Amino acid sequence: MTDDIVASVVRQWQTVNPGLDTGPMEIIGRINRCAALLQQAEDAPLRSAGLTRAEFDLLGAVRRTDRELTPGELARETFSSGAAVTKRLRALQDRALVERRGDDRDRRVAHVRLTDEGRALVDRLLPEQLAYERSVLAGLDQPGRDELASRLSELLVQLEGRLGGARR
Amino acid sequence: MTDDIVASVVRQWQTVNPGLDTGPMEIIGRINRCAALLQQAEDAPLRSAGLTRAEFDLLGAVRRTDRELTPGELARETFSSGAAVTKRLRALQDRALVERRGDDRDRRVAHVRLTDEGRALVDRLLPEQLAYERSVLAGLDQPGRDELASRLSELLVQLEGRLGGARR
DNA sequence: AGCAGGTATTACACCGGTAAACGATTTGAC
DNA sequence: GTCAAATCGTTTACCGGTGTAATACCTGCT
Repeated sequence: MTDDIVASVVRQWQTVNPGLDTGPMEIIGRINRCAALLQQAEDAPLRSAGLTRAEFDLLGAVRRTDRELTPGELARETFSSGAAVTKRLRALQDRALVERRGDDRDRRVAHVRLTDEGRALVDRLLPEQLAYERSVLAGLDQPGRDELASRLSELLVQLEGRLGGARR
Repeated sequence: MTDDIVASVVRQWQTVNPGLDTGPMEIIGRINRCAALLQQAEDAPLRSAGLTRAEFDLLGAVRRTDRELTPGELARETFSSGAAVTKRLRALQDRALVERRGDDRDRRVAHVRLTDEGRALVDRLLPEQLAYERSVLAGLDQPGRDELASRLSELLVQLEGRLGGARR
């Protein structure tokens, strides 16, 4: 069992400040570090298609709900600000991947849907992306992956309850 | 067992595209989501001290290594670009939390150390931060936390080997 | 001296968030 | 019924933070 960066950081803290309860770092530090490493590399298949992770998330949200979404819904779905969604929509629209359509009843709201190219792009990219992710996770055996997924789900439920409630 | 956001996203994908192997999402999606939620809220104690997470990481790196570090070392230690470190150092120096000292031998390199206030600030903030993080993790029992930490460590080792090697 | 390699900083551009602005709709008082 | 005010969804304006790439500077070797 070799140790990771977080383990050595924790060891440094213990040396310098022996009383410290560094327990939380072992989880939160690792989650942050994993997320950082993943985001740096994970997007390789996306980048080759000229897409940001955030843009892909947006396209994916429209694709998987299989209906038109409003910018507001997209903002909630992708956990980003309305302004960010607006900008991404403009960029994606300029590339003819999404279309805007004004609501007939309420002219404040817009409806966003994928163009055929947008849909085709997502359907081509997502399997590539998942295959890449699968290769990244290949170092863990199946029981380990299940265990990890289930623990993360537990944690995520906690976080959503505690923090997601305070959101918005 | 209630399910989290990732579970419902996976379900949506399965509805729309039944053949898809969504396994990787169960881990990577959750890690990203946890990291996002944590970073939004986790920094509460820091923000009250007027510090960014990145700035705190930088101060922490100097504190825990217990010696002067060069900007380059700090960039590697905090996994950010040299330019970002330069700017953060300027900001922290303006607030008298760190000091720069030029090397006598090699006048390219600088050495960064904490001022007394900087050191005091870290030593005051870190326990607060850890206490806050502990409260966030309180929903998991101790065996669950250990299990999670250990699985994350496994994954992190894999990622560092696979991706960290490609870094620089 | 000149050149190759290394360190830190600066210049520039992108991306995201907050807050203000804008247009549209609903509510409520008269 | 109508007007004014509050509310809502979206967009725009602005700002801060980060990365890449160009720059300045230094060292050590030939």
